[in-house]
Formats: sequence, structure tokens, C-alpha cells
Amino acid sequence: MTNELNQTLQQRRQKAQELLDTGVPLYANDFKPTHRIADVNARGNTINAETPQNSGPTYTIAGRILALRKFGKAAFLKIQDESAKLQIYVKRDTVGEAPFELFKRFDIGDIVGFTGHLFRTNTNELSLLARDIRLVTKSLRPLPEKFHGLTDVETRYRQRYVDLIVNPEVRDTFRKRVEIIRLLRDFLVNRGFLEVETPMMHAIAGGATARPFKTHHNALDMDLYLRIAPELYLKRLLVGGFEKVFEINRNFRNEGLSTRHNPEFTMVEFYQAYATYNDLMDLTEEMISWIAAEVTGSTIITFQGKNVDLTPPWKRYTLDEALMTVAGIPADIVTDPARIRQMAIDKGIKLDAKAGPGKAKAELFELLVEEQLVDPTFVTAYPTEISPLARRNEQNPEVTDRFELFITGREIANSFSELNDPLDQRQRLEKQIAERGDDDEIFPELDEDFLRALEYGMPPAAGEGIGIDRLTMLLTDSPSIRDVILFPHLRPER
RNA sequence: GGGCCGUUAGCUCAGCUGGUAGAGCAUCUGACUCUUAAUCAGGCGGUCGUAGGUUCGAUCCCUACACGGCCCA
Repeated sequence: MTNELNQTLQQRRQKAQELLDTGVPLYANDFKPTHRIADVNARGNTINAETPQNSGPTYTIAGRILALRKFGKAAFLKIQDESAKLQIYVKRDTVGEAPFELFKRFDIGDIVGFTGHLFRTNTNELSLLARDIRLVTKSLRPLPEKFHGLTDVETRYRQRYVDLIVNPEVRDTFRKRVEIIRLLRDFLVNRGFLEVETPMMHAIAGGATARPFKTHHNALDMDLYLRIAPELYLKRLLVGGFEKVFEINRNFRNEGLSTRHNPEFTMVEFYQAYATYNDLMDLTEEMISWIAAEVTGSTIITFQGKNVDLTPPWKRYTLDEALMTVAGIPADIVTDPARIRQMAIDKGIKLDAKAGPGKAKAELFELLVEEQLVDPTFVTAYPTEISPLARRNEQNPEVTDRFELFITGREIANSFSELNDPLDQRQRLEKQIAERGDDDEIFPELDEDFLRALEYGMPPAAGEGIGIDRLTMLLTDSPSIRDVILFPHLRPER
């Protein structure tokens, strides 16, 4: 952190200089391991205590030194490559006098290479008896202490590279994240969805309600917004004739940070023509329970000490039912626009004068119900008032054919049958703009091109967005979104 | 944005009622050719987050700020 080199850093640099002075390159680039450590370990079952130490195949491996126990003329060290860890036994008699002098200048943290035979120690630990040793990359900074490791969350996030070196469970989490995305992609591709890329920079930030990040295009001399959602572009592709599309990528929302919010986050959005939100509920159950089983081995998982059963079928409530059943609000209040509004106000919810009963229900749901939905629950029939892009229910136009999915009290997915009536869509977006607060960066203006696209005719379709970060939190038992984002946003360090 | 908590050696942490700072690990020196948080002996390492204030004297009390965590909006 300080520019002044402390003692440890000075010692490391001095040691490095001494190596250079004796002609040892600090950053070799000609070292080629023949095996990954995991592969070496896999062959360990043929090695037993009786195996002669100088027999069998030789292995050349590379890795970072995690531990070093020196005994004068011999030493044990533990090295780690991406695949696994392995103990190395270095003896002066085996490697020779001069290489042993080089070895004495190895430090914990250095990336080194060894060639040798496998054997088992007196304690039956598979080890490689080093015949040749090589410095591959000198490390100039000490790794965290071996026993407690690195636990300071700020340092873990700011110096994720160190976190990844010393905390294997962190590597596991990010491997699982990658796997979740791969499975998601496989699932959709196998069902005929086409993966597409749509603009990340938008002239009009639409498709969601959020404050966008603003940037500027110099040559065009125009402001652009980092997208808050890909929705309106993906629907244009439905108009264009692609019937099943999806996109997995970042969205950006200029809002506060919390354990559930990072300014850039990853969503999958997918759209399927001739499907309804009911079809997508079935698909979502199947998809998420399958991914969970692939990643964790079971559809019953543990999240922060609680069991969560992802085995289909999942509970389905309408929003009104959830308010009645989970929050215990009497039916005659839920169905009475004036009384439900009043109840929200009584609960301390700040309701804009223009906000109707739909907004009141959504706020009450968030306050009283959401947290209690631990096992996966679809909540449907969201008020049209708060669902400007969703298709109206044909029996009751006051609500939409929409669901949100909640697991462990968090919103994981949002989906609806898409509104494809361009005139209704125009009215609803205009209403939204008219009712926006004094923040003109939310709903800045009407996306006329999107409406023009709908006027050409968009097939009936259902679409859905799933928050990848939150899904990853769920499947890796991570309490904070920062634990599933490699480099979470933090204020600059001073 | 608000409340509470934290910030001390490379890492993990102690530090009493205010009297100029400690441990373990790491590191360095020496011993040690089967260790597992190796062991033994000795050493080095600190602008106590930053800036002010109170005081004879501040890691400690007060104020502001910075960064982080948790909770709330």
C-alpha cells in the first residue's frame, strides 16, 4: 500500500537481484510442464511405500509455492497449479549442489517447476522427489499467512488475485459461476434458442425502471447510456423473425451498492415466440432445478443454513393470493383499491399521489411477503399499472400475464407474456413518462423506433430475465453478490 | 442518504483507567536429509487509516474526513 518498500519487499528484491547476478532468469518463458498436478495425483494410486524412489515415469510440473519447510540439506514444499496441489521433496543429494543453492533462494509465492519421480513419504503422502528444479517466475510480495489465510473482505475484493491464490473455495465459487452460465447456455441452445448480442450503449435507456450510467460519443457528439436492460432490442429481433433468442451479458444500473446490488450485473434474457408466461414457468422450473442438480448434485440445496427445495413443481401464487396467504391480509382489503392503498400508507410506505392500488400491492408484497418465500415460488398476476411491457390478462385487464420468481426471499427472475399491441404499448410508455418523478434520467423519452417495430407486428411471445449473479449466490451459498463477481465495484483505495 | 461496528507489523489479531506498542505466522541469521500450522535458538520489521482538537503527555478521549462491514431507506 505504501510506496516506501518495507523490509520484506526489499529483501525479496535483493534476493531477486542476487539470482539475476548468478545468471538465473527471474521470468523464464521456456518452461513446459508435461503434466497437470491433478493428472499426477491421479497416477498416485500406483505408488506405494514400497515403490523405489527412482523408478517409474518422470513428471514435469509447474506451480506456485504455497508452503516451504526447509531442513538444511532437504526440504518439503507444497505447490499448487490450477488443477490441484502436490508435495515436492527436494534433497541436495538428488538435485545436486548448485541447483540446491538456487533452491535456497526460492520463496513462498514463487512459481517454480520440478521434474522427478513419484513416491510416498513415511506418512504415505504422495510426493514428487525433485530431480531437476527451475525458477519460472519470481514473486516479489509475500503471500498471506498460511494458517488464517486472507480473510479481510476489503483486501479479498480489491486484490482478488491474492484471494484466488490462497482461498480454494473462492476458486470453486467462480468455477461454479462459469458452469452455471455454460449450463444455462446449453439448456437454451438445446431448445433452439439463438444467442445474440445487442447494443450495450443505448441512445434511450429503456426496458426497465432504473437510473442509467451516461457516457458520451465524441464523434457523434451525443450522449449515450449504458443499457439497463436488453429487452427492447431482443423484441425487435422477434419482429425481425427470430423466434427464440437469448442474450447473456451485463446490464448497468446507476444505483447504490449492497450485498444484492452491483452497478454492473449479469442477466440472461430470453424470448420465445408463440409461448406464454405459463410456458416459461414450466421452462424455468426445469432449467433451474436441472442446473442446480448439475452444479450442486441435488435439487435440495443449503443456503445460509436453510434448506431450499428446488424440486419441481414450484408453488404458484397470484400477487393477491400471496398477500392473503403469506401476509395474512384479509381478502376484502386486498380486493378493495382504496383500502389496500390505505393499508400501504399505514405501513409507512410512501405512495405517490398518482400511484394506484397496484403500486400499493407491490410495495406491500415487498415489505411483507418477499422475504418469506424461501422455497421457489412463482408470483403471478402483477398489476398492469406496474408492468408497462407486459401483456394484459384477457379475463382481467387490470393485471398482466406476468410472474416473478422468488427463492430465498430474493427475486431471481421476472417474466411475462409480451405486450405486442403497439397502440397499448405507446399509451403505457407515455403514461410512465408522464408519471415519472423529477428524475428525467429514468424513462428519458419514448423509444419511437421500438414502437415502430411493434407496428410491423411482433408475434405473441413470452420473455424472461434471470439474474445470473443472484442465481450463482443461491447455488454457491454466497451471502453477498461481491462473492460471485470477480472484481466487485468498490470505491478507489487511498 | 441514516444508524451501528471496524481500520494497530506482509497476514491473523491483542493492547487495562491516557504514560511513546505486543503475540503468532511470514521474513532474516544459525542448527537440522521424511516434514504436515515442522522444530530449536537469535534478530529485523510500526507515520497505530488521515487531519485537527483536548492534555504535561493520545493507539486510547473529542471532531471531521476516508475506506470497509452489517442493518435501514
